[in-house]
Amino acid sequence: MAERGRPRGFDADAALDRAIEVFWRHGYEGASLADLTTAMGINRPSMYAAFGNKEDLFRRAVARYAEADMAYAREALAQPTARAVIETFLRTNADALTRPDRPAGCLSVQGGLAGGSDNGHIAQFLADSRAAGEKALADRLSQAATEGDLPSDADPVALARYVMVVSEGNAVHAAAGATRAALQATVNIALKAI
Amino acid sequence: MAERGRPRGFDADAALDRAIEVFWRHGYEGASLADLTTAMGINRPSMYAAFGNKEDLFRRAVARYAEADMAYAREALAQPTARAVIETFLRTNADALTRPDRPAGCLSVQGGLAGGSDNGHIAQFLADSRAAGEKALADRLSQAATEGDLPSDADPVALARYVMVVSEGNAVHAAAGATRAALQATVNIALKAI
DNA sequence: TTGATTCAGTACCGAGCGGTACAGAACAGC
DNA sequence: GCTGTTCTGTACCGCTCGGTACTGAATCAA
Repeated sequence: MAERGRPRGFDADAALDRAIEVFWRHGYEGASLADLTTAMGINRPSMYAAFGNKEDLFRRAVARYAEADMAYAREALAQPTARAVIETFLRTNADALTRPDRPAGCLSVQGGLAGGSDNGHIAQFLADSRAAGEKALADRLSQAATEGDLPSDADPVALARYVMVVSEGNAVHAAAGATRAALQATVNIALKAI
Repeated sequence: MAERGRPRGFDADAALDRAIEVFWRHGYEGASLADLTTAMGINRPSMYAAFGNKEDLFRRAVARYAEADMAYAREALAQPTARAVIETFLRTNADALTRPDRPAGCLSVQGGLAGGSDNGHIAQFLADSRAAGEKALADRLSQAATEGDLPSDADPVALARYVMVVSEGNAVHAAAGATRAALQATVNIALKAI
């Protein structure tokens, strides 16, 4: 497959990484195309040719974010015991929420919570994305339950929801400027409920 | 003080209540003046004469929200024991987040988390508002500690932060459509850490 | 070299944004 | 009556929004 025509003058993945940061910092509606294209180092028509439109760009950004910036979550799920899964997830999550080389908080939360009139499906999309993570955790904890790795009275679905609630609450705190130590101290307390 | 001039044709407090719901559902930047004034039943100049501008209206809305819709928090602080304070707060909070006659979630979280370029001070204002609530809870728990009502190794500041993290995480879940029962089940688990 | 194809860049579109000028309507005191 | 004052309503302001037409430039195959 030979490439024809003028070659693209920018790296699409690198541009997407810049877009992630803008969406992360400003949210979906708070990120204007001027913000985005300036950060991406390209102009508007190039962005439209490469990604479709603003919403498509956002979905691509969230997908790449989930794959790259949330790799720690998949590693946590691979831990041998339910306790290790939860603790690893919450600890690495707290670190990810306060990475000094990244915006504070979580794109999936900051991207957009409210949404009623027009872009309600953006909030829905992010909620579905978070729910998928919660379900993966619930499935992992269900497996632990069948393996006898969890107290018999434990509810894997409720437990997964609790872990995600702590994670999302920490994301809200991180977005407000909480320190890594503060988030880890919260994790210390949260783990006592497991 | 006699009133001169044409009397106002609407109830400012009632209009503010309508504005609260719009901000609650759409967030600060997602709520347009057209949305707001339509819901308030007034036109633009009336709103500007009564409240100043959009940001002033939002601050007034948040203040009224804190006073009316979050009265349960002050009642929780008045409980006799630290345990009762925390449990009452989390339970009434979970109910408030899922009131059928109100938007799901919490205005203070939904109003705006991200904010970088222009309206960053809106996110900051809301973060300060939440921090004030967290400090009030920490003060109450400090008092409990001096009264011997809390384990000697407990950190009131960290504990207050944990409670607020659970509350805010539940707010994120509520905004995504979680049921009241789900939130209360999360509270059940969260309380085991106390 | 030529023609086809694809990207880059400028300049622009209609629509909606927050905010306001201005004219008229409704009240008070005189 | 009239006058001063305050509210209502229409119509408008400049600006930014997301999105696009169009001209050139850069690369391919032939």
